[in-house]
Amino acid sequence: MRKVSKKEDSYPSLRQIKFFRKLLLNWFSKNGRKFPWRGSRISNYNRIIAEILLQRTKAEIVKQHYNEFLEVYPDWKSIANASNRELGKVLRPLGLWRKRSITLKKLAVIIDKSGGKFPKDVKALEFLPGIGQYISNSIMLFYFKNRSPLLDVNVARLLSRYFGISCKEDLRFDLQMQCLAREIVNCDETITVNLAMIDYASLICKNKSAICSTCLLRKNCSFYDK
DNA sequence: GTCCTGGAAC
DNA sequence: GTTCCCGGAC
Repeated sequence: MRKVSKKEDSYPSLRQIKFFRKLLLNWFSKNGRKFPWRGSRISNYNRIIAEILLQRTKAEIVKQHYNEFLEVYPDWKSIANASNRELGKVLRPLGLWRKRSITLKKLAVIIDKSGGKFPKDVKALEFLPGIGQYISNSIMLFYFKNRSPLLDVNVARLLSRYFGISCKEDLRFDLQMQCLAREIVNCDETITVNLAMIDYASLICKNKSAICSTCLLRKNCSFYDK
């Protein structure tokens, strides 16, 4: 394995992107992870709660406490009526519970007043408490059915390694990486491609101990030492 | 010690 | 732009 060189940055062609997408979709159909917040029948409330719980938190950990959270807080109103202390109690095992209980309650009050509706453009979404670039894209993807990318640190690592493109420390300012992610998910299976990248980065293209030996993508991967 | 489907205060 | 939040897994 070698480090990604900044000098070799070159934007991938559409053909390369299609190939990458196809292999990932094929892999995902057999190896994708199952989580209670995935699937087309999940309510928007349940889905957005999952996104908030997943901030900087391992999906496997969220899975252990997700249903309990939904039992205690089944809708926006129940969160809006809860005290920060009560919320923190349920959020504690997930970490980041002080901030999350404060911002989640602020958000719940706003969304409850709006009748459960979210604003339909990215900038307005990012203005909401606890909603930044990632979750606003997630809402645009799942709630409004846009072709939006879910670009987290793991997906960025996968793209950076495979396409040999360096990425910035803070993805919020990395327009090149955002643009690439957006192009990759710009197809008829936007949601599945997004989930496939997240799972592949988590299970195969790990930060440390990447499993290059069994990686389907290694033939064309700039990170793989042939 | 580092890392995780980020966001906001500083 | 940088730092902190947070617990649990590794």
